Amino acid sequence: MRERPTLRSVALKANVSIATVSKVVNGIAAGVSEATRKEVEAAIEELGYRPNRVGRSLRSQRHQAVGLAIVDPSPRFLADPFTTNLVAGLCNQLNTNGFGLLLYGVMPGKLSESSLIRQSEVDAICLNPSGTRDEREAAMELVSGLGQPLVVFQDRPVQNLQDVCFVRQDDAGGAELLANEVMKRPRRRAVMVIADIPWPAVENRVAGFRKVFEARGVQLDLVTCDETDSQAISSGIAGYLDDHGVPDVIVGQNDQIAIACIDILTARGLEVPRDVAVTGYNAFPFTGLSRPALATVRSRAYDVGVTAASAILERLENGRFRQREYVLPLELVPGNSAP
Amino acid sequence: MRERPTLRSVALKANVSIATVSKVVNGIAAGVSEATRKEVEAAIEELGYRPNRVGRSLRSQRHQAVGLAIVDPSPRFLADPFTTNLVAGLCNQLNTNGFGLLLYGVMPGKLSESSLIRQSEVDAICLNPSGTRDEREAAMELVSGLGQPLVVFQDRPVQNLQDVCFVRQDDAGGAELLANEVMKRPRRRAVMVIADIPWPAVENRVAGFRKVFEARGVQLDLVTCDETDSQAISSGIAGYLDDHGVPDVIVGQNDQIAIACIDILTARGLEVPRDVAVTGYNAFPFTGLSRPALATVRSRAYDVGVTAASAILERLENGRFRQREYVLPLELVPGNSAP
DNA sequence: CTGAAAGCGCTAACAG
DNA sequence: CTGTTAGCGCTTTCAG
Repeated sequence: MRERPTLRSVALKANVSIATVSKVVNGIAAGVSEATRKEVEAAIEELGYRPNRVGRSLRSQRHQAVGLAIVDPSPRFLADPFTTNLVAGLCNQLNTNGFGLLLYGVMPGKLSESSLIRQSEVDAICLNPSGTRDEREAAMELVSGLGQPLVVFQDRPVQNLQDVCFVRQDDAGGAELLANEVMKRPRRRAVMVIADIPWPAVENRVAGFRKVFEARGVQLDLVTCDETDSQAISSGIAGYLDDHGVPDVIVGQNDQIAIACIDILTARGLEVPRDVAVTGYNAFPFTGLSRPALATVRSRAYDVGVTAASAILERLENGRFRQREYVLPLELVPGNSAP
Repeated sequence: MRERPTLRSVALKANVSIATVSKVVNGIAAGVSEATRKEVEAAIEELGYRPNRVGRSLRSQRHQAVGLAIVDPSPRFLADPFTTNLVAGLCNQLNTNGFGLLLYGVMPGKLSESSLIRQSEVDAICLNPSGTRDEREAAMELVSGLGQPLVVFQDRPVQNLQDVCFVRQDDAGGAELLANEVMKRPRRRAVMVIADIPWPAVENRVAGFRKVFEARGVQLDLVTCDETDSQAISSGIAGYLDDHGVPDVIVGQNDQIAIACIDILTARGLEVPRDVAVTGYNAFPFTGLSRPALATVRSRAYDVGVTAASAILERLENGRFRQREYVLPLELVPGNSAP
């Protein structure tokens, strides 16, 4: 294996100084004659020179990379399709603009030990927080204290932080859309089935449902369950049905949970939506699987990622975030599961 | 915002040389008295010093980071649950050992333009290739030519490459398990529904099915379709049914496709598995949704990621990969959709 | 138009 | 036990 060529080896080969090579590499037109440029380019080609990003970073203090910390109690932190699509959007938009994405999955409370935090080698950090609002704010403050631009996903803005941008889809608005859909028929009692981990987006959905249901005099109960497998969801909802009887509406925190709910209702001889209306949340391109088709909202996770990347790129360019907050509107996906 | 402290500022504060601080930071016991160590640690604490990874990298030529290139024609390259779980396993195992994961989604043929390739800042590269075998081999050679340790996912080994490790689940073996399950009843004709993008893992599955079916005198047809949405899958399989009639068995390239197949069969008044047996592939923790429950194999995607990370860590430690190939065995998930 | 040189933050060899 | 120093590869200023 030959040594990797450096500016110096190229300079040697082309009989010029490394400063000249640097100019050519960086496409700096001023101060290089066409003739030398050609020669240098030939040497670069011949040696197969590729610039060393580390040397460049050390000098320029820019790393062409963005860090993403996903705070999640599950080691399979990427299992959730929302996260998955967000990462894809972020990564694509970054890659397209010559930036890399440094991915970290971190357990709640372990953020300060993560090497993303302990050693900086990125131009900006993205944070996908989970936990209670207090825990999330603590995480935001920790990362913000690093003095790097920060993008926070899915959470509501915090006042006292500098150089931070909040990007999320309009989860409360999406919930209102679904609630209004459901309310096309008269209802008395609704149940929302949520995971036992507090997620900011879910808080917003609860708020959206509550707003509409309360205004229409509909009682809203919350049922919490472990969402890691459909078994746990089933027993969670089954417990509620046994204790409180059958409600008019079941809204799932997401599509997976809603499908599990439809399953157990069907198993008990109930018909959706005749006996119970069911709605999901966060439809993704590949989710036309349930019967009856789920009434849900189309997730903007991918766009959230793209928006964040664009905001970061722009921030790096101009020294500040243009907007402090981006809220992407959601769209109803009508289905046969409601109303 | 205060300047970020460096070795120098800590040294100044503690009235020692930067060499001494460096030793303390790196936990080098030899040559530092307990007293100075304490003083230095106090200075580090007070200044909030964190080592700069870039300076360290430049000097030590190690980056504590691994690159992952996912070659996929879809911009939503992370949509596939296999990829998702693989990334999670890889990322967790790497993070746990102080390594970062630099993620790149790249379009087929664009690999050489990717900045992961063009600028090295990682200690090893992982490649998740797609396309024809030729295209995949070209990609492997390209990356291998960088002179960095390389891990290739899901593909069969290539002979002439140095410092490469191949990690995959036993897709052919998994297909044989399913085929044998299906063959518990007599069959004449089977159809495999596959995506129009060639994936190495799918080639292996086809080979596994073919082996068993051929040995038992069962004809195996292939139907190709766009797998990006269930609509396209439905029309693909519908076309086959119209042209060739109903086969005894339909095997899907993955669970999503199999579920779409069950849908369309049911819609046509056919009963699974009475009229047609259906099998899937790559069950993930959250895939108990179809009725009848799908006969499939449990994917080892997460373990593939973990295995790769461990292999890389070991390679970086010892200078060479211990094994050239890791093939993780698959396990049947029996279901009611077959036999 | 071209080159010499300083220095980004760090490690490690070597000198004291 | 501690400090001095020479770079790692690069960008950029300043002189020629």
